[in-house]
Amino acid sequence: MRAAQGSRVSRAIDRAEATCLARGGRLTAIRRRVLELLWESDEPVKAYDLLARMRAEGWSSAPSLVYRALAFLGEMGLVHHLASRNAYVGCRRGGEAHCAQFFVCERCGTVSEFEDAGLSARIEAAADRIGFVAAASVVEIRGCCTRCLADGR
Amino acid sequence: MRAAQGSRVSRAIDRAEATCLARGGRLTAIRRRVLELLWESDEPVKAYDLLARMRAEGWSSAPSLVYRALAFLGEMGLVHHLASRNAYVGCRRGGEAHCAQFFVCERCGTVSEFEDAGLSARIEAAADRIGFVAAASVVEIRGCCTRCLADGR
DNA sequence: GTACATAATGCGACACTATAGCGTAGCAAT
DNA sequence: ATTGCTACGCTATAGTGTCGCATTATGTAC
Repeated sequence: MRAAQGSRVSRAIDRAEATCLARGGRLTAIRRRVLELLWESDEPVKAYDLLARMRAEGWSSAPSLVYRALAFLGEMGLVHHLASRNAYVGCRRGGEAHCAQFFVCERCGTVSEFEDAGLSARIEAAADRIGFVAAASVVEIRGCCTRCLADGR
Repeated sequence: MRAAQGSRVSRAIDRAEATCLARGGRLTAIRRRVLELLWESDEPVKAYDLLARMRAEGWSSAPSLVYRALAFLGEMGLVHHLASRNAYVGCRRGGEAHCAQFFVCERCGTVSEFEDAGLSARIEAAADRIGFVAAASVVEIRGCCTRCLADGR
């Protein structure tokens, strides 16, 4: 799986580039690399970890390097911001507007993404009812995961 | 409404105290005051704003003063943490476990709480399905509120 | 190709948010 | 008295995110 990851990510990057162009944005080298790093990770990545990796690869070392890239990618719908952990996730579905949902274990920190169309629909409906326009909403459900429960942790 | 607030909050404090006792916690003076400040505010309050008010009232000025109180109140189910804004909200329903839901306008910052029992149920169901135990989950739906849309902001 | 406008980046300083660590005080049970 | 526990005071520091301004790249119109 690890071996196939390179080409999978690279195909995804092509789609991401198209998404950006369609929305009037440019997937520059920095932004592309940040997106790749997010996609290559199995779990949410923190901004300063991203920054450290970028720095190790020779990019500028200022925080705004990643924060600007993350802001852009967020607008393009390519990354989600997990506010409860101050971490960022590459979106599985490059560009399509959708409602991301995550279970966040407060004991071990594991984050699992899931998708419940009915849940998304209900959130959209609730927003509609009060005239609120939901943009890239991220539902973070905090609690305790199966493994931690089993371990009695 | 403003005039009635004092006694309303005071009755709520009595209930909160009972909730804490029932859960084996103590609603000390600091914790009580922090909770009151949250309840007295019409909108989410940031930790350092709370700290400033506490300091003005003569309490210790260390950040941990409020962070500890907030952590405790969170465990008791008396406050919610709005991670997307780094702000805290006094829970309308003192102590009852429930799933809080908020619309957060990214333009003007306004936060409106709402309650959709069906949404809560669906989240619980999704959690059950994967054996995840949701604890005091907070759903934050980011987007744009009616007023900002009307103003074209 | 040149000039211009715009977008993106480099960089430094700073503001804001949160936690760690350690010591002390009070209270209750042994 | 000793121990264990919880809450608190206090300092330092870690971690997270933003702003402003100069500079460089990129696209567009002439």
